[in-house]
Amino acid sequence: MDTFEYLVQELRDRNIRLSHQRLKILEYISNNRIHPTVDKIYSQLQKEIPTLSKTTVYNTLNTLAEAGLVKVLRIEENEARYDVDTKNHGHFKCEACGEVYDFHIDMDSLLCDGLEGFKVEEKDVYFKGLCPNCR
Amino acid sequence: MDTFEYLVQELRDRNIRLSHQRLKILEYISNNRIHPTVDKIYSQLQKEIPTLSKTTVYNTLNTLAEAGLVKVLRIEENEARYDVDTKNHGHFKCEACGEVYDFHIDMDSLLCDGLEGFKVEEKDVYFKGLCPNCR
DNA sequence: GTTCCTGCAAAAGCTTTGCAGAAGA
DNA sequence: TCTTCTGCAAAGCTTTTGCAGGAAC
Repeated sequence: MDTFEYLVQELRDRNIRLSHQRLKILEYISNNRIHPTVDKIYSQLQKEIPTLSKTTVYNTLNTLAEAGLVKVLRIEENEARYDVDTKNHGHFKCEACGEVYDFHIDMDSLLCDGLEGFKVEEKDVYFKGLCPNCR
Repeated sequence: MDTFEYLVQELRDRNIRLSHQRLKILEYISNNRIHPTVDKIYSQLQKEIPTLSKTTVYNTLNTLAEAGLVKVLRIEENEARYDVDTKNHGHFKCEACGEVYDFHIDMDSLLCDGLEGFKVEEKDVYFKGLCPNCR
């Protein structure tokens, strides 16, 4: 089962309605794993759905994030990016071209000190620098 | 030499003028290591400097960040926080009380895969969950 | 037939910009 | 004196909210 079908099933299970807009947004983020911004998703899908509004994109992504089906990335200073891959992994942002890359990370290997008594529920790792193309 | 004096010397070295407002902001963030927001810094210092404007707080923090003397934290969804400690360490945000805690971290222990050919210049680690008081 | 969703317009909140007067060196 | 900084007002951006019409079930 691919990601899109999995997400659709998850929506069904949670009684979240499968509107045309939601399905298209789900399809887009499943097939375009480029950590798109709201604006990117909106401008791409508007070609197919001319009546689409940015509000709906925001609403949908908030719904998906609350349901735990997408993860919100805050690697940009100003705008959010969205990731369908909710497994733990790192994000690298190239400061030259602005591209955001995934990389594998072993969270358990990370040695921390000073979190005794804390309940850690989420771990985000953001690296910045230059990607191979921009070096 | 304490942090405040060190920062003042750094400004002198870089020919950044030591205005009354800048010195007070430096003093505040040196003595209050609570990762304050612009609003926090502004409202606290306004008691001492009634004419202070938020624009100046923004200008100053941007200047300090460009000079590498403070680090901008983006652990909040909506607003930036500022940290005088520019050494590598992790930040934990309690999702109940909103407090941001520092913790020690050994970046070299972190096992990554897929960053061959990348030049990593900055590493940010953000954890979220519940702090001991809120559990 | 209900309930929930969409999309427009407006508002909210953080941050930046333009600029005249003030302060630092 | 010359340059830079301050602070007000206004603008710029992303994101949220209110609400009437429309779609999902």
